[in-house]
Amino acid sequence: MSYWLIKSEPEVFSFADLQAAARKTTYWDGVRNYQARNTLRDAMKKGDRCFFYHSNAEPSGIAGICEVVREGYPDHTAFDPKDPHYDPKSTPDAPTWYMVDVKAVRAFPRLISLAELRAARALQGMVLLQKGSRLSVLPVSRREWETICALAGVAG
DNA sequence: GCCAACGTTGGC
DNA sequence: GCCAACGTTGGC
Repeated sequence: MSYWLIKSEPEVFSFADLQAAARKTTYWDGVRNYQARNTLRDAMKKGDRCFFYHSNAEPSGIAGICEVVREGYPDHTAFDPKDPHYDPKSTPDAPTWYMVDVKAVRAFPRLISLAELRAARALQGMVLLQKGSRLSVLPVSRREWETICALAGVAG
């Protein structure tokens, strides 16, 4: 099993929104970055676990855990001219952008803030914390996963 | 709201 | 293929 971190602005879609969704599941649409696309299309597998990160929030941080329940498939919002993430270069025959489905597993008892992540010695190498890192879908090592679950007081 | 950092676009 | 201009992300 692999571990990931996915970002969302909570004012747009929060972890609570995922928990409230039908079957606690949603499709993770709107990623328009090639590196993140490759992760969604090729690397994320059913059963993989993801931290759900609130970006542009007060405070930003990890709100909970979700699980990949459907592997990469074309992001249909790219085909819709009325969608804010519309991309005319992507077509159903030759899709540019991909998404996965994720399901909420559990909320953290408290949000683990970005400041708390930065303060943890074991997390210095996290992709999330590297200067200039803006990826919205990024890998988390097993050690980082377990460190953060311990901070949150939940089982890994 | 500011702005640093980054990715993409397009002229040449 | 270079690189300036532009748009976006996201912390602060």
